[in-house]
Amino acid sequence: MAGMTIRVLLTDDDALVRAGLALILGGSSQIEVVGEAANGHEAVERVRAGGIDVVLMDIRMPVMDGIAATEAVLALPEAPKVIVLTTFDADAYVVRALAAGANGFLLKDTPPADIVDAIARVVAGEPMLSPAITEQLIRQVTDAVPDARAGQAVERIACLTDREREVAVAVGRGASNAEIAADLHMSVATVKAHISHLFTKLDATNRVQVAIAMHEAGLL
Amino acid sequence: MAGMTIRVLLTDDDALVRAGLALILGGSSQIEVVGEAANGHEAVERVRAGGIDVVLMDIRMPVMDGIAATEAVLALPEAPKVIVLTTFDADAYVVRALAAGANGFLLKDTPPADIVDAIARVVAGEPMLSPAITEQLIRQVTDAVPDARAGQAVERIACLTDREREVAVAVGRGASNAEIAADLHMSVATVKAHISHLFTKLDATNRVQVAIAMHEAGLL
DNA sequence: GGAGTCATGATCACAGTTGACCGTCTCACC
DNA sequence: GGTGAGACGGTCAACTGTGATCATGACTCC
Repeated sequence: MAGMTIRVLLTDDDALVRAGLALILGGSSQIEVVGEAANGHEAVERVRAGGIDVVLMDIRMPVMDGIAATEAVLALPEAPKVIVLTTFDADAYVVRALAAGANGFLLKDTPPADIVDAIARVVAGEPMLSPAITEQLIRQVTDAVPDARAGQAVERIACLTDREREVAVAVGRGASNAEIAADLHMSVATVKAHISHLFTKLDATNRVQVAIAMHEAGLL
Repeated sequence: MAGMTIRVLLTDDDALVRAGLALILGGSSQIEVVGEAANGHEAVERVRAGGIDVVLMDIRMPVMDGIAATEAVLALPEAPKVIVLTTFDADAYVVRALAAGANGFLLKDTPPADIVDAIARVVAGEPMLSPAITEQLIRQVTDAVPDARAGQAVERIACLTDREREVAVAVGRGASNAEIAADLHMSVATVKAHISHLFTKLDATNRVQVAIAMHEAGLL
């Protein structure tokens, strides 16, 4: 995949918007617009045909809206990445789009260079949100109540060594010692030693309590 | 403000980290490191003295941690922007830092170029998060509303017998078989049998996974 | 009397304990 | 500036005890 061109599908009911995007993306040598769709249904069909890496998806469209189309597209085999690109930054849209699995959410006033950058980052597996969207998410998260317990759990986890923390995360996932050893390329004996240290540091008597501590701290 | 150099204060209890950051930021012509602080208290004093546009803030520090320092710094007149820069991406830290008003939250493994970019964007009034942090926020927001995983977990837990559920809850608390036997007035052998049933019913291979399922279902 | 729940002991696998070794870093101290 | 003690992180093997599986029996309730 490295160095290959990124094949993009434009989905928007407005032909002018599609043309504008095609123009913007045409300026990048790594990106190639290989298709256009005027609604969600067309987009799903085009993705099913294969050869799409990223879908730029409008939300408000006739026939099938962008949220439903995002879900449908991501359910396909060899699902591409989806970036929702819209003028509407309503809270409900953002949450629903992200819940549908969208890898990015950009507003249409995003500078051309940033759109190109976003496509590259999303292909690399990073999420990409417009600053205004990020602000929204932050507001939503911070409005929720702060958790005192979580704070304490984090305090204790902060004093773990790197290796111990890696093991702790694996324990929190429910992995066995053998699985952890394989994942982290160490012997089962070493895993056990780390876990013993975790018990004293996290004030636990068995691995379940370690797992609970990790969950409370949100390291998962 | 446009075109002027951005005056940065580095705050970290580790002198090596400060030196590394100074080196990274020294490569940018728009950025000038005008001060360093080894803890939150020093940082607040330095900001109070004036002439700081952006504070890079570690979280874990002696005397005054980064969260408290962020709040204090932002409460000052002519408050600078604050970017929290840490190795710990625990949910609780992120939420608390953002609730304290941090304008950015970066992990220390962020590429140098991105750190420089983040500083510029934050000065421009945009929030800036590491991709991993953005993912966390997205997860938190999308989990909060409908949570499909929890739904599935509840489905499976619904088909447990009363006794099995009692045992499962105890396992979720991190209790040993002996403790469960004592609590529920049954023999250790019986506890083990119930737990074996839990494994098949909850599709788990060990007790930690049972504990996770109970947590996801919210039975704790 | 068959379906379902609860209970049990014997057997085997795995989790957890202990003590040890090696490399790295720090800090005197000469 | 070399060197040696001490602390720490990471690794490991062998021992012990708890956890997990299996086969089985007693009880209740249509």
